[in-house]
Amino acid sequence: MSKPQIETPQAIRGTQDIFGADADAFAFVVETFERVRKLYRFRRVEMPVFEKTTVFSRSLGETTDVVSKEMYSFEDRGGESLTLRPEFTAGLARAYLTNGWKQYAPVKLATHGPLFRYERPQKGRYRQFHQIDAEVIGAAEPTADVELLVMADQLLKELGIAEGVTLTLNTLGDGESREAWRAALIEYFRAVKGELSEDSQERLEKNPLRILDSKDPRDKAFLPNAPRIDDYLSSEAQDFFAAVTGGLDAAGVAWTRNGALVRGLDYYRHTAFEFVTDRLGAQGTVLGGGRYDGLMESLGGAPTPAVGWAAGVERLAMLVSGSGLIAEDRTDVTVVVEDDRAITEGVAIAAKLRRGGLSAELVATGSPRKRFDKAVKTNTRAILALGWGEDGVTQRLRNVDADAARIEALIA
RNA sequence: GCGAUUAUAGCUCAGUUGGUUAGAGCGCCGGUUUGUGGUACCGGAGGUCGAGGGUUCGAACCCCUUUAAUCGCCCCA
Repeated sequence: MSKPQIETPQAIRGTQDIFGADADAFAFVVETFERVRKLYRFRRVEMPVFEKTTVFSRSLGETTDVVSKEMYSFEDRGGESLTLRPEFTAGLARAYLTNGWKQYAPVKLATHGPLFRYERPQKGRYRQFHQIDAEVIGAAEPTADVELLVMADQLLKELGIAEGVTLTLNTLGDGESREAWRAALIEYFRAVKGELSEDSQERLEKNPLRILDSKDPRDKAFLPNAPRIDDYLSSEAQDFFAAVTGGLDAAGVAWTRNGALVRGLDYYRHTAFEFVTDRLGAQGTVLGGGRYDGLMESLGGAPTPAVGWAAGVERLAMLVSGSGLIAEDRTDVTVVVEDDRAITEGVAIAAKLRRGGLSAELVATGSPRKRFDKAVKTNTRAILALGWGEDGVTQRLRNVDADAARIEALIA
């Protein structure tokens, strides 16, 4: 027997086929997000999965590795460069501008779905992954930051994964504060450049803030004495951050300050935050975001304050597994056809049960003698065994862990 | 882009310094036993040992290449 010489196509690297318990956990995360987001009156948005490349490249800054190497870009038939969305924020900002959503400002938006980044897969990182996302566009007040953070905190608690997860918080200040701090950091690290890691020597030119969260021990030695943002904050920026932390305290949300928490992109201002866990190896950030008051201008819009966060569904799902909150997926009634003469009756009864609102599974294949045992091994509340006697089909309801009367009524 | 580890049945894994026809458990299919039920036993199907090349009388095992996965680095919007 020669097999057909057809090669089965491989799945694309970094994509996943989510099934079984993983799919249940995934759905639980999304459903919980949808429920919580409604409590905070965030409005659901559906967004395109791809945009013109400029939507992302302009917002990210043309030069970064992120744009050149880590986006899924391609040309369409008209020669236009398109990109599979690597994040939600830029697309939402584009939609805000092109649809005139300013009329709803401040507008609270929530969405979720697949995102794409051309990265090397590792634990909790995929090329197609999924995020839940919440943004407040057109709100300059720190109360918006607080509302988002309180919502995130409630979400994690309702997912049952708040244990071991901490909210780390920082401020990048306003534009001037941020620039002054950045300049001070460059000056500080440049003085010791030769002693830094190779990576950080390069970061010094490209992304000096990132030296602060370097994992290299050579760099870590210089971190405790590095300039701190607090010394460069304008009084307005200080007030803003104080209002955010005060709001969190008022709402009973625990947080810790992390002065090394930074954002690589220039449009970030003020609040930056991450909920981190030590349970996911190198990918410890479970939910992250910040205020991006500078973004709209990079897309040609009027200055528009905005703040938001996003969280990876896969990472949340990994933590959720084992939290015991995912509803057990049991069949209400398993209909076992123990004699093939009863197959028609089995089909009819399964239909009645399902129309009556009970989930039903029909077991009518394989050795008739072994069908009952097969049904017993499944996760089911009741087994209805159909046999064949002198008067035709016989019914036996067994292993009932459900409302027997309701089942009897439905199949009568 | 870089590094480490890994790849044997549908799943989880054994497989001796390189030596006959590559195994187990679970699952699947069939049969027997039991008969108001979750039992036990018997049998069967299912593998170009990730792919390609090389060394050797002989390769799942050694070497090279390649693909993929896992974990980490870079990056992290």
